Amino acid sequence: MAHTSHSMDEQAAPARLRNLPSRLLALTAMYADRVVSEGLAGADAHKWHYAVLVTLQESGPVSQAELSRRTGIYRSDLVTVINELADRGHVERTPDPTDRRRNVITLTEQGRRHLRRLDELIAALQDEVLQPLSEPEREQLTELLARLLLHHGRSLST
Amino acid sequence: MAHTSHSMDEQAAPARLRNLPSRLLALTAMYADRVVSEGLAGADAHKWHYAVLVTLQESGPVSQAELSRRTGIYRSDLVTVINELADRGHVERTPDPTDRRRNVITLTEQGRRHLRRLDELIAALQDEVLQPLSEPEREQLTELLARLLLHHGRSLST
DNA sequence: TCGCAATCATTCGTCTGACTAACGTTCGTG
DNA sequence: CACGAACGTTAGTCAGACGAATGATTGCGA
Repeated sequence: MAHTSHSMDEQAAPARLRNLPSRLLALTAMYADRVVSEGLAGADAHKWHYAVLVTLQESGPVSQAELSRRTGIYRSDLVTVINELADRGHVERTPDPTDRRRNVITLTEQGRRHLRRLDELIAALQDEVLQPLSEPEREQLTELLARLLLHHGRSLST
Repeated sequence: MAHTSHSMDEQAAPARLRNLPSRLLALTAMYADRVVSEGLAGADAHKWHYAVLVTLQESGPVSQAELSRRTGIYRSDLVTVINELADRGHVERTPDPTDRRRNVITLTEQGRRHLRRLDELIAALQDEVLQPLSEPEREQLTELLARLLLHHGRSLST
């Protein structure tokens, strides 16, 4: 039987390619993203939704521009995300009385409940992705990745 | 002055997001990809080009379908890549006499020279991406990523 | 040996995600 | 009070991953 899906036989890739860090990053990221996206789709959610809900829970009500900065979602794309979350009743978009340019985005009670479910789901999905690694290895991996990102941020603000 | 480019202030992201492995993977992969792509662009090259050239060097002349399997590039996209490489004289596309469905792709001498330059470039770019990590940390990272990928491959062939 | 399924190269098209440009509105500040 | 900056929104570009269909060819089973 032929395999139903994507992804080459990794064994077939030449060693020079197989150990190339940038390539490994790209492939694992793609894999992880698929797992997470498919998992979230089952709960009628999207990673962007999760990012916004989490940020709202930790920061309290904020403007869309602020959400954009904190989540990394472009403010143009954020419009759609907020629309979807508002349609589902997870979030409320109200004009800011103190600054009529802004909208204040507020997490609703229902959104809070939804987030609780997503938290569990996300945890399970991360677990699925990291399954072959031990706990210390997982921490090591996230720490290394975080260091790379930190360096990245520094390199463009100087 | 406002910062010229992309990428949010990582510091602003909530901790729950900042430490999410799938998110770290996505962001670092995006970063690494940008570094590599921009670096290769300066040499009139593309990561796909590199993948194909390396594979040809290690496997000798093969068909496009075989190249597709080994590099992970889709057969349909590979057509363009081979066209570009052939235009630059790095590769030759000849019909396979033993199987008239196939093309045999051969690395030319010029392609070999080009690849030598790309090898150095790629090494430098990997170095730039991994700069904040020590040598053992780099090995650790690639090993962990490779393990994740391996597990991924297994999970869909069973 | 005939016929059917599989394989190959290729073309075209879809879908998603990152990203930019521009606009009207509102605010802060010189 | 004028001008530049920030805000939300719309529309669009561009690249990459991926699928479908086609015509040519091959191998294999009946």
